[in-house]
Formats: sequence, structure tokens, C-alpha cells
Amino acid sequence: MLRLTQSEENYLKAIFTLSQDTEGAISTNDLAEKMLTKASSVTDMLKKLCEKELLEYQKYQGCALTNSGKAHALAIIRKHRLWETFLVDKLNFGWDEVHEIAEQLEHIQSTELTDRLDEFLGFPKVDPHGEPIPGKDGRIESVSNRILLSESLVGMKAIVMGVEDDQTEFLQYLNKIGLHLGTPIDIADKLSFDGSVLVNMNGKQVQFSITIAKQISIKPL
Amino acid sequence: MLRLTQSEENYLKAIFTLSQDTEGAISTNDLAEKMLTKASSVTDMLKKLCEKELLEYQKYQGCALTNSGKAHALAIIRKHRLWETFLVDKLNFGWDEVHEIAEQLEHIQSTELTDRLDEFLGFPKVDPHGEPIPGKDGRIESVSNRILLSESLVGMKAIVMGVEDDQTEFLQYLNKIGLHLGTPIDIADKLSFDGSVLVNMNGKQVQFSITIAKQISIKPL
DNA sequence: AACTTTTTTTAGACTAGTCTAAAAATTAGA
DNA sequence: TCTAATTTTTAGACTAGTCTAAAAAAAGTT
Repeated sequence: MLRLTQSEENYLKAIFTLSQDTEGAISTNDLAEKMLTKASSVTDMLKKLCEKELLEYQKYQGCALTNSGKAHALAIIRKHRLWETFLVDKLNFGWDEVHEIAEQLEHIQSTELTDRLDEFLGFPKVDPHGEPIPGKDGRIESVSNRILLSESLVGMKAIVMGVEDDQTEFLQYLNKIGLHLGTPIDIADKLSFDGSVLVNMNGKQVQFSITIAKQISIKPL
Repeated sequence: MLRLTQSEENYLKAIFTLSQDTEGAISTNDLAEKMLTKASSVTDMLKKLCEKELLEYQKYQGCALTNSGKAHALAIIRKHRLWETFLVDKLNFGWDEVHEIAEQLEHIQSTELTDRLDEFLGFPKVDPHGEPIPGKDGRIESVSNRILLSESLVGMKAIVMGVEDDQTEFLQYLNKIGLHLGTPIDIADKLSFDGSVLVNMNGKQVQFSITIAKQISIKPL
């Protein structure tokens, strides 16, 4: 299998995640924003990755991963999520503390290591943020019956199943208000003018802006 | 604490290990050989590391680590040996399979991670090759009563405690002849003309060249 | 359809780490 | 101690990845 640099791997991962909620090609600018870099740097990298047949790229037309590129991206995501699970389950880190470390661990090159770690963890299906962990073959088992909190209906009862964003500050905020995976919630109200969601949980009422509600996935009961 | 690149870390580690069995400064050429690189590349790196006060360096005089440089080197060695222990104890890798992977894992930046891993492993004193694991403070607990097989006396009974070299092929050879940590051995004879050591172990007799005998450390009973 | 704005690419420069080839310093030998 | 051999450094070049500034293409607006 093709050997990639950390930078190349990070680009592939970014393109893959952007593709998840985007139709068609990924634009150079969007990718530059995601990678916290400049469009000119992105153009250079796209040429290189295209050369290696990890993505398709035509001047001014953005890019899209090939099957090979997708496979690489999924392998990195698999490692990232397995390591996060290791850090939380075995080393007792909080779910808000593991992203940075996993960003480094995901680049360790050894399929054998990844697979043994998977086994050691008992073949977990989701990571500490509720995100599904791709299997050896790159397949993601679909997580059933989930919706975003932003799409919930008033009166619904549900269980928190995951978060779409694993940035430290966001997760620390959720910790502070007592929201974790598995927390039961009641949708008390939705404010039509700004999309805010009022939620009863742990005996208190909390208000989530639409931005936050889009980051929380729940399973209606 | 100063942030270093992987390459800088590898140089510090190499200088540290060379210093272990060398009096005085480490020469540019010796370091180049150890790093599988050219002397000119080494000179450039020495200038940089000297700038950062990790080592002392004067043109044509070789180099020696400062206390800061030693501390960094020991931190890397600590991580390397803890990860090797994890791979063998928790993921069931063989002692001959872990060096390469640990070479990557040793560069993961997080003291918190290292210390939690240490705790998770039960604060091991030695790694899978019998090498001592530096503590949080960088101190290495001296491993008592050990000598090299090359220094043993005929008639001695001993236990294999460690190997100085952790290259895959060497360890695979030891596996093949059934030599592991804890294996009891009898020194049957030493050949004066080439320094070979004849050893009885597992009911068989094995002959070790002086080169190999210098790589095996034992505890006389 | 022509003009303006935005996006994207090119051109050229910079850093880190490496290399080769040549120059300089040190060490060894007679 | 003078010369030869060895070691080490310098000089200049290369790759990967990044940047800024400017040019080119695409998209939006009247």
C-alpha cells in the first residue's frame, strides 16, 4: 500500500469529512479553511495527490476522492477513533481530552497494530463521541435511528448518542451542563424564530442554539 | 518545555545511547553512521541543537548533551520502552516485533499520556528486552547484579535478563534457539582464541560468538 | 454582454532536512 | 615536523510543504 506523509493523510481525511456533507466536488477554498492553510498550498497538494491517484482534480473544478483515496481516509479515521476509544476506556481520559492526542496517534503506520488494538478494545462499534468506527475493510456500520437534536420534535423523549464535533471547548461545555453519551432528554420546546431547542435533562432545563443542536445526535425513544 | 521535531528527537536519542558506551564527546562520523546519514547532515543538525542548548558543540570537537538534552533523550527512551511494554503485554506482540512501531510511538507528544500509560501497565521497571524504563523524573533505577554473557565465567549458572540490541533479526534468532528473558543457562565453556561462549540451555548446547555474547545480559545465580 | 468580485492558480521565496563535492582542520606516520 | 590520510565543515543544490503577491479563470451583477 502507498506510503503517505502525515500532511497528505491530513488532507485526505479533511476532504473525506467535507465530502460527507457536501454534494459534488470539494472547493480549494473550503479545504484551505478546514486545513487552516492558504488556497495556494492546497492547490499544490491537490496536484500531488492527484498524481498519486488518491483524488481526481481538474483546475478550477475542485476535487473528489478516488476509491483508493477513500480507503486511505477511512483507515486514518479508523485509527483515530480506535485510539480515542483506547484513551477513554483504558487510560481514563475524558472525552474532551482525547482529540489532540488521537490526531498524532492516527498517523502510526502498522495495520497489525490497528487490528490488535481493535481486538484489545473488544471491537467497539463507536468511539467516545458516538461516531462509528470503520472496520478493517473500511466499512462503516450505519448507526440506526439517529437524528440531530436540531431535527427533533417538541415532546420527544430521546437518548444522547453522539456529537458531530470533538473540539475540546465544545465538549467541556457539554460536560459542564452535564450532557454525556446516554443522557436521557425531553424536548420541551423549540423557538421558531432562531431554531433554539429547549431541553429538559438531569431535572434542569437547558437551551441549545441551532448551531449546537446540529452538533448533537440523539435516538428518539 | 521546548518542542522538537522527530528528527531532532532521533538525534538526541542517538547521541544519548552512543554516550552510554563512549568516554568524552561523540564524533560527527560516529553519529552519522548511527543515524544512517551523512556527516554533513549531522554537522547542520548539531549546529541547530547547539543553538537550542540541547548539546554542546564546537567545530571539529564532536558534541555532548547538556542536562536539558539528556532530559529530552530520557523522555523519548521512556516513551519508547513503555510503548514496547504495552505492545508485548497488552497486544501480545513478540519482543522481536515491537521496535519499529515503538520508533513511531515514541514521538507522540503528551506527558499526560505517557504517565497514564505507565500507570496502566503497572509501572513496569524494564521493557520486553530487559532494558530499564526511565521514570517520570528521568531517573533510571539501576538493574542489579547484571553482567554481559561475554564477561561470564565457565561453570556459572545464570538467568537471561536482557538484550542490548533490539533489532528484529537478532531477536528472531534468539527466538529460534529458544532464548528468552528468564531462560536459565549454564556457562559450559569459553573458547580463548575467539571469545565464543558455549552455553547449556533448554537441555541443548548453543555456541555464541563474542559479538552476540556482548549483546546478552545475565544475572549470575 | 460587459464589468466587478470572488475563487483559484502560478510564480517565486522561505524553512527543515537531506545530499554531493570540495575545502579546511585534525590526526597519524615516517 | 612535514606530509598523507582521515575527519569534519562549507557551499550549493534538492524535495516537501508552506507562504505572499500577482495573474488568470469563474461567477455574479447589472
